[in-house]
Amino acid sequence: MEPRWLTDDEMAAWLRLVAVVELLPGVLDGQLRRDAALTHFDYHVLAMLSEAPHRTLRMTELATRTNATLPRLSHVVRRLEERGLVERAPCPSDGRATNARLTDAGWAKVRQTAPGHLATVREHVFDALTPEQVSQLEAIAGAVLERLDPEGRVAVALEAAARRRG
Amino acid sequence: MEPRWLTDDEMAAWLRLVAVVELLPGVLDGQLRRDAALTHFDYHVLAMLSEAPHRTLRMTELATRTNATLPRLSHVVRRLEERGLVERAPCPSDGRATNARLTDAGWAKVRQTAPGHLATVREHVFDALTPEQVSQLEAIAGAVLERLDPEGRVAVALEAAARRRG
DNA sequence: CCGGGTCGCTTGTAGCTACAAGTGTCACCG
DNA sequence: CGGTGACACTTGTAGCTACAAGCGACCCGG
Repeated sequence: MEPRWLTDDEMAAWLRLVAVVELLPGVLDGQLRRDAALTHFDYHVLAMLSEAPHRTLRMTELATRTNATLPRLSHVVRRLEERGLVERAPCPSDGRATNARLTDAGWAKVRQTAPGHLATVREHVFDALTPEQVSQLEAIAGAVLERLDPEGRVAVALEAAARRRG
Repeated sequence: MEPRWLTDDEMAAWLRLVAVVELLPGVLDGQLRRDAALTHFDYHVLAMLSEAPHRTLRMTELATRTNATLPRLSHVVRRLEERGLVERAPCPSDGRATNARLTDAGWAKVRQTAPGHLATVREHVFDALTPEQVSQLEAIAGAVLERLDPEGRVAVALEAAARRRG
């Protein structure tokens, strides 16, 4: 069976997108590992907790906000807990659930780390784009995201977060 | 030091971009692993070889075309060689270099695998975008790529590939 | 109140990647 | 020529992720 091939425009866009998807995590990881001994995913976990009420979230909710599977999150949170950046406690209202909470040390870590991370994001992404391209990117990434995440778990979490910001 | 924070538009775009970067590799890997027992990176390696003259490339060139480090490529090519999909031979003109060549079995594998992979790419990316968004994506990804890859190795390789297609 | 089914999470293992170090080759310079 | 440095890989190891299995806790029908 012969597939419907990609047009030249699509192929050009695809090769560049693949390159970005391949290289961007390495750049983010590299800066954070050098400056804070954190993975980008570690940082994402700490950042989501830092924005939550009481700096606390259930594992499942934290997993959707970080686009992670539950096993992966469980391992990462265990390592962060061993470093004293996060605490885990059984949820009082549901014996199955676990609440993850950012400790004071974790909060300090986020505050220390954020400037350098933001600078990296600006340098490698937003400084390269016009304001118009930023809104195009939001639309494009949003559209793709709906296909990648059919149940819309991530999308829903993003909407909720946006509403909280007002 | 207080950083220049992201605007709401930038934050919205950033969260969606991060989600795509996090989820897209998993979707691509999943389909290819199920249907062909290949990583997306494996497939990328085979695909680049399949488009090269004599289906042969030097390891270094192959590494830049797949956005990989040389150690990573070396491990992957060794595994592909063990499966009979690729051959390695010392380069006659440069004793240091190694040429990787796609075997007939590897060529067959690519031809078998391409349709399903293309369908996945269409389904999760291009079917979600308008033609206008495709060209916007090319521009955006290209601009970001220049920042991620300062020496322009990838960019140069892409240009060369485009010229070969005419 | 009890049995099956789901949910929420953790644990164990296999596989891939990053980083650091090592090997052999080339190119240049005196 | 001999030496120095750069180049093109390869190999070994530590660390992270995916997948599969397992364990309580909850819920609901009978």
